[in-house]
Amino acid sequence: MNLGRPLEFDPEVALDAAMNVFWQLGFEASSLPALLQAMGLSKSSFYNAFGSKHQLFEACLERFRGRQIELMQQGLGRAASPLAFIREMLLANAAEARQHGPRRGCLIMNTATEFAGRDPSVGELVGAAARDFASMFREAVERAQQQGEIPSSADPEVLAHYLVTTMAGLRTMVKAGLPADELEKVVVLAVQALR
Amino acid sequence: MNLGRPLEFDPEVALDAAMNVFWQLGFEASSLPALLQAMGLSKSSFYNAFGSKHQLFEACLERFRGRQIELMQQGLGRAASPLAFIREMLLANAAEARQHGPRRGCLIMNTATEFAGRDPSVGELVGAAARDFASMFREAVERAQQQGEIPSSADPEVLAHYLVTTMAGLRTMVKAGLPADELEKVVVLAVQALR
DNA sequence: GGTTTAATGGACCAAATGGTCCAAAATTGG
DNA sequence: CCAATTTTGGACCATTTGGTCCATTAAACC
Repeated sequence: MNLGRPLEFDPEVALDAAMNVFWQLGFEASSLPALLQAMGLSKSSFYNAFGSKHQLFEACLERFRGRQIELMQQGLGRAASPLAFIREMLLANAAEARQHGPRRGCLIMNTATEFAGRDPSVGELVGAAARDFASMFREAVERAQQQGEIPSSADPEVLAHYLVTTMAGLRTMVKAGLPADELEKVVVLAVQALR
Repeated sequence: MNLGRPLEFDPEVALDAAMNVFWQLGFEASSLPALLQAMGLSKSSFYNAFGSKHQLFEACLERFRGRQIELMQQGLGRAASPLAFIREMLLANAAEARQHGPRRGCLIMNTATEFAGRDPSVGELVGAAARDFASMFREAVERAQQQGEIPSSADPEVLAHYLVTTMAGLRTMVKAGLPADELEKVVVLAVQALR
């Protein structure tokens, strides 16, 4: 087994590079040459390994989703409390407004607005990712309720959807140019709304 | 004066048609042929009247902003109360999830996520529009405070930003496929947060 | 070292991109 | 009817798009 010439590049690394391009530019604006350069691949190596731009994009979407969920799980584990995790999560989204470089937002949310509606399979991936985000928040909300940080009268599902929505809104407003200070006040308000 | 052959098309109507295309597809995905067909113009007539795809886009952005602000003003005038206006506004955003056709979202927010960061002049337009939306909400909040619907202890500016952010989030989640029922519960929660 | 296997670079492709240009047509004012 | 003015359709253009294909090269096993 395992005959023939081995891969000269690390698919994981290449996928990461492609993900960053899509993340910053979106699908349409990411040209094949730009992707190839970022990935350090020739055209044929690329098509050989990834099939097409569209397949690559879906792979990146999946990768992003997985990584993001992992990040949230770690965050929830490490945070001082469930509610603190929620606050930190939202603040992290707002924090992008503080950095000077390009505002990338969230690949999933960017994709939702760019063309989830036009492409069924992408729409499916985006919807699934959004549901995943929501269930992470739901988990956090339920733990917060157990610890008395959030009244147990509230429906965790609704609060989770509220948090995902707020997250999406924050990312959009970062791109729209709302200053970080203002966004952070919005976060404070949004967290207060949970009680 | 007023010599020569007159325009055969109504620029306002053509602009409206173009706006709808951009609204649904975004800038990159709106091809020139698609725009021309929607506008009912030939290539040369188009370039003669609108300069370029980019200029057309900016004109559409401005048009959308103006129309949206007008809509909000009317809504605020007609609503039973300032707070009712706010609720209706958010519900209207969530309502798009109920219709079956294409989810267009908000042209301004779509543009913010698509390429406000890459194009300075577009970024400026988007930022200005976002600020306009916020000041409409701010107006509503202040009136609501005068009528005792919202405690006057709150900062109207912060509440306004909160509302714009929520609006943006709702539009994104509509595109991400969150069901209308869930979105409406989110709206209820968001409105409660004002008090 | 030979054989197998597969990656590589680059030539090649058709289609579509946004944009320019011009001769012809059309409508106005005199 | 004539002249002035401006729109119109369509030919044309270079560039870029995503994608295919193949001869060459290179690694790994026996």
